[in-house]
Amino acid sequence: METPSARWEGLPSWLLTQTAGHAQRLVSDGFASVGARGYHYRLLATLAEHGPASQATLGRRSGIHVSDMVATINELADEGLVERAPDPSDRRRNVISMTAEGKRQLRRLEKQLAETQERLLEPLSLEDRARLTDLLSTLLAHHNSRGTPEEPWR
Amino acid sequence: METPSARWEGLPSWLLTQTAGHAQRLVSDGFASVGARGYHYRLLATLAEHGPASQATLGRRSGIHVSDMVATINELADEGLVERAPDPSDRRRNVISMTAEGKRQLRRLEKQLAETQERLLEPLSLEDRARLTDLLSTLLAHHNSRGTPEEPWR
DNA sequence: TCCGATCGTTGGTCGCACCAACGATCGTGC
DNA sequence: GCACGATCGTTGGTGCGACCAACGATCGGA
Repeated sequence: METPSARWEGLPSWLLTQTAGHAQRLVSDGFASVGARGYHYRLLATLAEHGPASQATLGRRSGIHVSDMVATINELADEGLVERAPDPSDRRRNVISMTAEGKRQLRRLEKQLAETQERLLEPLSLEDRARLTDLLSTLLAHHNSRGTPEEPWR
Repeated sequence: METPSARWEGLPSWLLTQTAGHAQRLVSDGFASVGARGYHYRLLATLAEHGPASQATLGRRSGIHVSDMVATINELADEGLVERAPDPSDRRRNVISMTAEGKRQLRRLEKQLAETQERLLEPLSLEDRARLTDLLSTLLAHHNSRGTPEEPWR
């Protein structure tokens, strides 16, 4: 941008979305350097945390929409990081599980992610980092709770 | 999400992008309630601040990519909020200016935006709001300066 | 057995950001 | 005076994240 002072540049919502844009860029560049993107990490991490599950369950656990889950699993399965097997006890379902290579990839992604946090917070002191995390957690909890208010009007 | 504690949920980059997601949603809902979106506000605000200009100049001032500028101006021109006139002194250029209705719309958008900031920061005290703004400004300035490093390696 | 719920899948939409290429026009150096 | 590089507007893409509607197949409870 040519002008360092536009009307909106001091607004909290602007500061937030712009800073988040930088964060997003750092994170996805980090993931891209290992040939992955955000959804890949989230799916692998979810599998590592709760073990194999159906696509619908993985969607609920990871916050990835079921329809995006299909593509994500396709991509990871093509790379041999994840396996899709029919669930014998319910023919509607697939059971998704991580391969050994998938676990290695997850370790790489987590390493990238840790380095990214460092780069992101670089100019802040430890105290400031804690303060920022606190403030953002407060904000996020607040808006998440008001999030999908479970049809509150019915 | 089903699980309240995924691996990544404490990461600063996650807190940042998620909170920013809420902010974005609040802002665009506010704009949408007046029939606009983010680019419309940014363009109108830029026009109000610096006056009429060519599309390329507006792009540099607002941070909106030239190619997106075309569509944005088309939309605003269709609504009669903005006018596109050939620049007599340079036949490559169009001069874009705001109409009276455009100014009214900008006032509506700014009102929406102010209300949105309030909703966004609702759970924070005034001190916390200032702290958050400071921390985000520091982070943003840091990453912006390292932003497009002006071919630093040449 | 029937009916509503769930599962996976396809093929869209939207917003923001960015890129390549093109013809038209401009302006500077020669 | 003219040729060439830069600039301008425009078109038609890309990517990512998030979400939606609809469909056939399957399941399970009444």
